[in-house]
Amino acid sequence: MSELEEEYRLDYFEAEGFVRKECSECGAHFWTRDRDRETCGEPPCEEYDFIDNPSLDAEYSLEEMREAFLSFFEDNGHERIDPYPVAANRWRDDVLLTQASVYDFQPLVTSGKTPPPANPLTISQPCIRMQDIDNVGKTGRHTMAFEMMAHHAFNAREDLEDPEQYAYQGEVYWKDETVEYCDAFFESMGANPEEIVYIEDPWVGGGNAGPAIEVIYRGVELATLVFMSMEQDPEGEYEMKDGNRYSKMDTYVVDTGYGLERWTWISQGTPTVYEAIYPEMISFLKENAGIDHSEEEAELVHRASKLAGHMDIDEAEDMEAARDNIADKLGVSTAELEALLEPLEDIYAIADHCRTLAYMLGDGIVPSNVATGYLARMVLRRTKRLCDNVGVDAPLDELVDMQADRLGYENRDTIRDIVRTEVEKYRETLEQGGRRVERLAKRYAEEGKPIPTDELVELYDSHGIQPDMVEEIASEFGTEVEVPDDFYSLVASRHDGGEAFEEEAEEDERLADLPKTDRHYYEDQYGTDFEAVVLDVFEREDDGETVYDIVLDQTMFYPEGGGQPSDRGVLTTDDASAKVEDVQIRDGVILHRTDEELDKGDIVRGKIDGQRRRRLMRHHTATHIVVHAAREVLGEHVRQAGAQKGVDSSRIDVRHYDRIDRETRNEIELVANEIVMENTTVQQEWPNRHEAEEEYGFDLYQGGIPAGMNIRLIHVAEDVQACGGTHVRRTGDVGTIKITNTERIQDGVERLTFAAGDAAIEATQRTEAALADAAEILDVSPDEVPETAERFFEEWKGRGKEIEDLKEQLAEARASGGGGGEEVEVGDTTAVIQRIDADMGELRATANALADEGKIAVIGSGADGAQFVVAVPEESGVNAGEVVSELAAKVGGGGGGPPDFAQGGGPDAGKLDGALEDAPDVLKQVLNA
RNA sequence: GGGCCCAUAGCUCAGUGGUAGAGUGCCUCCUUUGCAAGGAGGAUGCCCUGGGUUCGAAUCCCAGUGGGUCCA
Repeated sequence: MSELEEEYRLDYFEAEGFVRKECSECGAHFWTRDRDRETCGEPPCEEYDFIDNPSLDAEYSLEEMREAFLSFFEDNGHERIDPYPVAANRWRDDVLLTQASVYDFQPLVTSGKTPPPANPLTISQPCIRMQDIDNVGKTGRHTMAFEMMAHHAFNAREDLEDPEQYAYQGEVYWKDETVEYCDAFFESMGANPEEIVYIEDPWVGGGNAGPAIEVIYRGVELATLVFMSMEQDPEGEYEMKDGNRYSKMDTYVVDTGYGLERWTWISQGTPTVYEAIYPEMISFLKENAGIDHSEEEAELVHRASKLAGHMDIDEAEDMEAARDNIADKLGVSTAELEALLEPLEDIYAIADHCRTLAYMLGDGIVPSNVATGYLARMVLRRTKRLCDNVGVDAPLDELVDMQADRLGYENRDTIRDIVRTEVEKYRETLEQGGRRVERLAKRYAEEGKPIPTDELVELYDSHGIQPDMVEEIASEFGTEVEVPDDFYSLVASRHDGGEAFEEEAEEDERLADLPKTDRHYYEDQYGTDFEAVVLDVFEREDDGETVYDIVLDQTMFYPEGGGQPSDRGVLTTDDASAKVEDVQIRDGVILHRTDEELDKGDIVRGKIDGQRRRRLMRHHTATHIVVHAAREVLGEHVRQAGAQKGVDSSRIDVRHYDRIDRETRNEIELVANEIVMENTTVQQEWPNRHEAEEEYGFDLYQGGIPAGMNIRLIHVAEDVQACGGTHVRRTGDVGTIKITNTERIQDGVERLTFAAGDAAIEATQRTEAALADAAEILDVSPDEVPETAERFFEEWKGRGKEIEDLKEQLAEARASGGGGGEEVEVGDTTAVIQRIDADMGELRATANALADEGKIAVIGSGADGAQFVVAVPEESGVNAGEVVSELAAKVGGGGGGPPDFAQGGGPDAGKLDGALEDAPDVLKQVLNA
């Protein structure tokens, strides 16, 4: 079926006496030494054959297995590489988490733009796959966190015209050697070569493809050997299983994956993988949750796990169906079996999730509402729910710490702190949500209606309350809840919206032919003057203005990049002068946007605005200092989440799990200024990227990952960052740093706004001026402003109350006869019609006082337009609301209110008296109506 | 990065354009007293900030601030 069939005819298979067969069950093609083998060996075609049957030469722990693998490949010419972070978004922007070892080398290494850290290499890479989250604990073999052990080789075709265009050359090894290594590793671990099955299974993913082989042993897939060698190409000669066409690439990569957990598992033959990989944690959790099985029960559980392992269970839903089947075979009821198994499943999941959290938090992910932080939060909350559900009462931070300890993380205190903070947040959310649900449940219980679906969706989407929690609480109130099957798709449909996509800026063909501009702003970061030749000029429209993009052979102008704005300045020739208003870099070509045209071939003198540049440099160096200070004060997990430098102030966003209060801000400011005062030199260097990563780790890349063999490093005090910006010579040149504000951009991301150098002084002067102005108004010294302001505010509130009281008294006095309003009889009741030019409050008080005396009150005011208040005593037969609408209409407005008290008005104050004169008639008319 | 929700008494929250409320806590008194409690009265509010709409905004609209939450 596959056009790749030829790709699998390996000399190695031939030499070793393998035969190619077709599986009698699924039709897949596979290679084996066993001529009698009928099936491919993988479930469902065959069952697990290693449970209760340890299948290697010894039982290995997770750590021992990892070491066995790495040292085997080390002994076979591979260099051992330290694992990368699980937060893959630290070096690539297309994924959030590391899901395979090859993620470490995409896209820069696999495409040949950057050399690999070693070639060939071996690694055991921690990975997290959230897709499997529902299966964890239930199927006996799924985990969210795992380590992918691998060996990789990066090859480039040897018949290329220009081999130097790629960062590695020639072939290291390819398919035969890969399979040979795999075979040899199996053998070195004591596996029986006769039982190894290599299934042909072409691989496609992320725009690449290639032949691949699944390696099956005793019913379980233990390795995948991928030969990444093709890329998507509509003209390509191979059509792959995703329906797209692919063609061969110049580079080709050996991408293998050996599941550390599975290897450990088969070496022990335990019923589930969890018992093999973290036995101590499982037994701790069992004890903590008070799970104590009798011998009989334990036996039952063991047999059930074994049966489950034999089945083809890929989804948790299949598990539900399989359970009846298993219960049947064991001769117990499904309910009995579930009562035994479900707590165990929770415990397995807790152990796995804690390991996931240890990886995530250990690698510096901070829980938040965005990106990896959100994933961490989800996992944590889920884990907490599982703990509560199964009755594990050990604090979650302790559980995560058990895994962090095993995995050898050094920032364990921070991890625990983050977990505690996050658990507390979750507790608050639950508490608040619980109250909200109670209110809803009570209301719907009174109406005798079930809680409708849209309320459920709202509760989940806006308040994070799971439907099952709603059900639980509602049942206490006897309220029904119906959770539709498609609940989560209903939630998803609320998030439908127009997909915004950015328009690609048009690329000018001519740009591609131009040489990369020689950049001189690094060799002399203080330089402002230079000479250059105009290579090309692009005329274009920008906001209705004609502007020119001038390309020079060399420049001192810094193009916008790395959060640093571009330089400004002028380019002059003997007879022209052009102002540079913006500078951009595209594919190494620097474009100077000017307001005047220059001619191709002109020799120009460039001069950049030195003052502006120096301010930017101070701010840029200051940015490094502030990030470093923040890390020192807040903890090692602090990372830059974005930055923007400016002339007057700059800002950096850092990841942190808590708010930064004023005290902490001051501390950061102090540490930052200490670095300034130490006045150490700021150094730049261009080391080999892998040597730099080796020495400083991925924390180098605070602002993104540059491509290329060598990267530019900036050392500021103890801080080292990959950075393309311009910097001052010594930290003292920054002058001073003033943090002017901290705010929370998103949950888990704090923004620090600061000013450096003269801008810092200006910022301080501005706040001082504000304080001085306030002090002057209050006529006190600046020191006394807070105290005085508080006193004034209290006094102001007190007076407000006093005025209210007085108005009340005045109103009563007026009502008891002192007011002098016009009195008319309306039916059986006396009406008082009066004009008081006062505010609404006073009018109301007076009207109420009159009504309390049994009189109808019609009070008008011309203080702010024309306003009326009408109050009537009970049983007067007059509707106050109607009276007000009538009167208000006469002054061009409207009004209304309840029958016994109404207010209204209009803009036409001149007609107020006229309206009041008509009031007796209006009253009579309303009474008669 | 996007969506949604929330902000009112110390706390938990009602409040549907027209006189700012309840429960709880607080204060005073009474009753009872071993404690718990019970009764009566009272004080509590820049209704987050700033604009707009309106005769009139806690309420509607816009912006900001602070918090929550879901999704990629």
